[in-house]
Amino acid sequence: MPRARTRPTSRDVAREAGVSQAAVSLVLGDKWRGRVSETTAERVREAARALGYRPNLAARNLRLGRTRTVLLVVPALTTEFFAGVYTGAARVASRHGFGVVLYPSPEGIGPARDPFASAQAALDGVIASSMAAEALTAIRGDQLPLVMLDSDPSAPGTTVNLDIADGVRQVAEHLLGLGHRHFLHLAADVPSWTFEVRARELEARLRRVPGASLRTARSPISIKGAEAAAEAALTTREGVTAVVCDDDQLAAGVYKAARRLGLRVPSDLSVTGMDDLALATAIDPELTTVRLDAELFGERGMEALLAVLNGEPPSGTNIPVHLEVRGSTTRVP
Amino acid sequence: MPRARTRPTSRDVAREAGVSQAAVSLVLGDKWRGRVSETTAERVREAARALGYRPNLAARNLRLGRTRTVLLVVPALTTEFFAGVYTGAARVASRHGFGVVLYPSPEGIGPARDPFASAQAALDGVIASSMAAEALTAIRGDQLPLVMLDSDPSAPGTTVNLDIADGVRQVAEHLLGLGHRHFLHLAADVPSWTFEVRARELEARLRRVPGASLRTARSPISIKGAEAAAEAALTTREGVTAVVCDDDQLAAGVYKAARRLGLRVPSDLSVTGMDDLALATAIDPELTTVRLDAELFGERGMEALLAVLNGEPPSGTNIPVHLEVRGSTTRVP
DNA sequence: AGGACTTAGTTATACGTAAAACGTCGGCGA
DNA sequence: TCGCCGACGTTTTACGTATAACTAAGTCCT
Repeated sequence: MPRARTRPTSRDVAREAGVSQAAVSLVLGDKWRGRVSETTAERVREAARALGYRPNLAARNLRLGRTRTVLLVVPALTTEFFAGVYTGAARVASRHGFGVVLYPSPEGIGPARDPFASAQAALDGVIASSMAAEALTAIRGDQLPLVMLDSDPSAPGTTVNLDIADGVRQVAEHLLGLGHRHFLHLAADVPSWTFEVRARELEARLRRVPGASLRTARSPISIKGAEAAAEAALTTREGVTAVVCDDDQLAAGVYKAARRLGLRVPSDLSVTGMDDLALATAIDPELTTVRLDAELFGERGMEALLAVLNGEPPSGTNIPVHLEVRGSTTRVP
Repeated sequence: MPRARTRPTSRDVAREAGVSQAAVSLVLGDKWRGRVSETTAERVREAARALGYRPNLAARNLRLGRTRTVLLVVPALTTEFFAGVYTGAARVASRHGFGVVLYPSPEGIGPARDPFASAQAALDGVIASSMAAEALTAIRGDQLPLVMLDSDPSAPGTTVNLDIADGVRQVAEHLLGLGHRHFLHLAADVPSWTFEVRARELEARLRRVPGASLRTARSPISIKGAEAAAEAALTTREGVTAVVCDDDQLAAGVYKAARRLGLRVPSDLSVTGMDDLALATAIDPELTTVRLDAELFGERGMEALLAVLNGEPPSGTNIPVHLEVRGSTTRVP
C-alpha cells in the first residue's frame, strides 16, 4: 500500500533519477565537482525539481551537528528598536545561511524561565541583549557560543555595544553649549547596564561644571509613565531648563507633562531623547535625540557571533552614535 | 583519547545511571509509568541533572517527524504592530510547546525569495500575513498547513482577520455624526487586501450620503511620505474637513502637513488613524483611531494553526475592533 | 604491458532519539 | 504443575542526511 502523504526524500529523488542516494546528496550539496558527471548531475537536479524535493533540515542538522540557527534574546519587542536589532541580525545571518530565532525575555511569553526550551530550535549560538546576559549564563553555563549586546565590556566574552557614553556626552555638550545649567534626568526605571552608563556619564560630565545641578526622576519606559513622572518632577521646577531622557518614549511623555504644566518646548524647556524612533520626528517640535542605529547594532552582533563560531578570540566592538539636533532644544532663556 | 567537548547524549545519561538508553528516553519522555520502577526513574533523572543533559532537538525532530516550530511571515517588523502579532503568536505557541520563527518578507532580508530556505528551521506550519499569502502558495504549493492573516476570507483555507471593514464603518459613522461631509482618504500605497477593504468600505458608506464627497491620496507607510502626500493633497482643500488615514503613521504625517499649511487639528481638520500605535497618544492632540489588538490577532492566528495541525477543517475567524475617540476629531466648523 | 591516475559513481555508516518488539523473572490462579 | 500475566527492563530499529571508504572502468605514461 502507498504510504501516507509524506514529503519526498533524497532517496525518492535518487530512485527517480536512477542513481544512489549518495549521488543526490553530493549533487544537491554542490560537492559533486569531479565526482559526478554533468549530465548525471543535471538529471538529479531535474528529478529533485520534478518531485518538489526539499531536504529535511532536522536530518541535516543531526548529521552535521549544527543547525545554522542562532537565538536572539531581547528584553521586549514592543518598540521598533529591538525589531531593528532583529532585522539587522537576520540580514547578516541570512547572508551566511543562518536563521535567527527570537526570545523576547520579559514576562509575557510562556515558560519564560528557559529561553532554550522555549525556542524549540536546536541552536548554534546566542546573542543576548542587555539585562538577559547574566541571567543567561546562570541558566545555561557557557555551553553555547555567546555574544552580549549592551553589556559591560569589561566582562569576559565577546561584547558589542553602542557608544552610549559618548552619546550622553554629546547631549551634555550640546545643552551646556546652549547655556543650560540645571538639568533633570528622566531615567528609565530598568536595571540594565546601558541605563547605568547613561546616569553615570551625565553625572560625571556635569560635576565638572561649576554651578550646574542635576536632579533625577525615574519612570518605566512608556509614554504614560513618563508623563506622570515628569509632571511630578516638574511641578517644582527649581530652575530646571533641560530634561535629558533615557529614551524617546520618555521624552514624548515629558512633552505631554510640559503641555499640562503650561511649559512650552523648547522655549521654556529643552528636551532630549535617545534612540531616534519614528516617534521622535512625529511629535512637535521634532525631538533632539541620539540616533542609535539598531539595525547596524544587530548586524555587528551577528557578525561577532559568526566570528566566535569561527573560533576567533573574544572581542569588543563599539558602535559610534551621534546626536540629531532638532527643534526640542534651544538656548536657555 | 577523550573526544572533543561535546554535549552529553541520552546514552551518556544511561551509562551514568546504569540503565539502557531506551530507559532514559522513557523516563525523560514521561512514558515510563508501569515500565520503569520509580527508584530507577529517579536515578535516571538524577543522572540527567548531574550531566546537564539536554535532548538534541535535531535528533528528536528527525525521529518524530515534526518540529513543533512554525513560521510567521510578516511584511515587516518596522512597526509595533507586527511585533505585537509575533508576541501574541509566540505566547500561544509557547503554551503548547511550540516555537515561532519569523520571516519578515519584504526586501531587506537576504535571499528573500524563499522564506522556507531562509528560516533555517524545519517547520510544522505557517502563519502568513497579508500580501505574502498568495505568493506563498506559489512558492510552496500546499505542502505545509497554512493560516492566512489579513487575507480575503473567501479564499480557500483557514483565515483570521481583524474586522477592518467594521472599523472603517465606525470611523465613517463617527465623522458623519460630527457633521463632516467632505473627506480625504489618505491611503497606504501598498497592494494588500486590508487596504483594499478600507478603500472599498469607506467609499461604499459615503456613497449613501447625499452631498458627501471623497478624494483619495496615496502614500507609502511612513511619516515623511504621508507629510508630503497630505501637503500636496491639502493645498487645494476643496472643502475637505476630515482626513481618514489607513494607518497611524500616515495620520502623524497629516499632522505635520497641517501645521505647515497653517491648519489646526481638530478645529480646522479632523484626522483619524488606524492601529492605535504608541504614536497615537504621543502626538498632540491625541489621535482618534481604530484600535487593532495586534497581540490578540497573533494569538488567534496561532490558535487557528494549532487547529489545522489537529486536522480540524478550515475556518474563518473575525476579530472585532473598536474606535478610540480622542482629541483629533471634532464637530465640523 | 602494467601500474598509477582520473572519472564516476556506489556502499556503508553515524548522527541522537523514540518507540515497537522482545526477554526474564516471580507470583498466582486453576 | 502449568500457563499466563504484570513489572521492569533491554535490544533493535528507523527517521533522512552527509560523507568516508570503496569499486570499477577507462586513460595515460613509461
